[in-house]
Amino acid sequence: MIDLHRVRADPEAVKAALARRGVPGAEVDRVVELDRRDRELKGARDQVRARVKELSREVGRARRAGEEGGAEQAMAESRALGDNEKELDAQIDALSVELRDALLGIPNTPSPEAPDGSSPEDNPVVRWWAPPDVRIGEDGTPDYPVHQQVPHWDVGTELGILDLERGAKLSGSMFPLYRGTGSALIRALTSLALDHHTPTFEEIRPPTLVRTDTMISTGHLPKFVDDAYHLERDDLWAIPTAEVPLTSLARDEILSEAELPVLLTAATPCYRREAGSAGRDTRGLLRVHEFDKVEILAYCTPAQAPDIHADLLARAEQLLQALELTYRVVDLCTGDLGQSSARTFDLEAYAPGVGAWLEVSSVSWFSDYQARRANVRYRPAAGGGTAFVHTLNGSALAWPRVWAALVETHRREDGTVSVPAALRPYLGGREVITART
RNA sequence: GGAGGGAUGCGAGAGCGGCCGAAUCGGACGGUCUCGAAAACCGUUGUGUCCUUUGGGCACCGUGGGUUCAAAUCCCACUCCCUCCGCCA
Repeated sequence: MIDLHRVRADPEAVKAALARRGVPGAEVDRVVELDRRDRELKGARDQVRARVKELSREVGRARRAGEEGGAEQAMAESRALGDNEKELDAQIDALSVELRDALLGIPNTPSPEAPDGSSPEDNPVVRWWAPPDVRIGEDGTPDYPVHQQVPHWDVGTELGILDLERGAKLSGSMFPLYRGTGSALIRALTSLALDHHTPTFEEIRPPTLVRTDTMISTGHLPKFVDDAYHLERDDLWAIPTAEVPLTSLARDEILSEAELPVLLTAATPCYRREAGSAGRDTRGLLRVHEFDKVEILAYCTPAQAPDIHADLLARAEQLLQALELTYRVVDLCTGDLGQSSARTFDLEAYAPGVGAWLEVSSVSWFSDYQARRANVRYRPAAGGGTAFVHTLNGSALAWPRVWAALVETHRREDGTVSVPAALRPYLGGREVITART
């Protein structure tokens, strides 16, 4: 949620910042106007309440003094004010809802460094990385030999480590079932990532079914209702990302500056209905309803945020490098930025089998936008009242697409898949994945 | 699933419907004393919001409603926590 004081103080600056992401200035004007009326009404209501309280105290005083007449008079006057107050309250309630909705509809202002643009095509690639033996061509496409240009659904089926048909039988399409070493691979990737992040980041195993409140405080509801799985009987939601429980961890709390930054990591399953993206890039593991992901997240001061953003990005990159995957870093332009984000870098791993760059991580800085909504504050050491923390998070990493890129990239001419050295300790020393393993 | 108890400030914990944004103790911070420390003593110590801001108003005692001139206090509903029984990975 955007800072109302900031909108009030300098609406033109907010409009200019939001114009970069295509938000019409009229929405800001509407908030300014609603806020003006809201304050006006509340001022009037507070004056009435002050008078009622004054009269009530007078009733008590008069009673104690035995002045029944005075008490009766004060009570009568106060009663008369009651209707007035109720009327004002009703107006304020309606207006507050309108104001809050208008405010929630306004996205975060982009960081000045975020590149301008209106669609994903405008996202600049800030860098490429490839293992030493991989060449990236003139057009930005990595050059892989033919035996690596086999899609992971074929590699997986040949080796018996991926069984999409059985997954679909159990739960429908886009619910993958891994088997044998394919299954162990997910577990190995999770262990590799958690070992990389801990103990710098505290490992959390949060609940993956959460209350409506929790989903609302991170902004996943009501906007993305259709994308979330809901268990009606218990009114619980399956988390679409560990960002939801981790961001809510400090909800309504006031942290001391000394304990910042708070660095957290969690490996959880994630559930997404993917309504609206049906049929698009859904082959194999490209888009699935249930997947495992390791998330890294931070609460910090505004001053700490830039370094932490860089660190989160570096951590995701280090994992891709350890897995010897070719990837590129994309700086999301203002038009492609998520609603809450001020700056986001996407990491895209190259999958030679499907011949595409797959988004495997998204590392975002939310400034105080999320913290305001979730009400996570800190007490600055310098004093002067509480302030909202900055939140940042990133996937490091989401496994299905990594799994896909991995088995395609490391496929050998004989159809088996070699295991990157970094992963071997987590697979019992195994160096190669062969059929029936 | 059944029965009972509870929710108040940083913590513990009091609070006949009015003088309660809240006693008391503890913690933390500042000061006095001291060579220094401890002890003792004194003081400060919630959040948010609005205004015509050396000041003033309003809201918040788990959440939401209600009663009343007036609610932490009374009534209703809900949530969470604890204890016991049942069931159970």
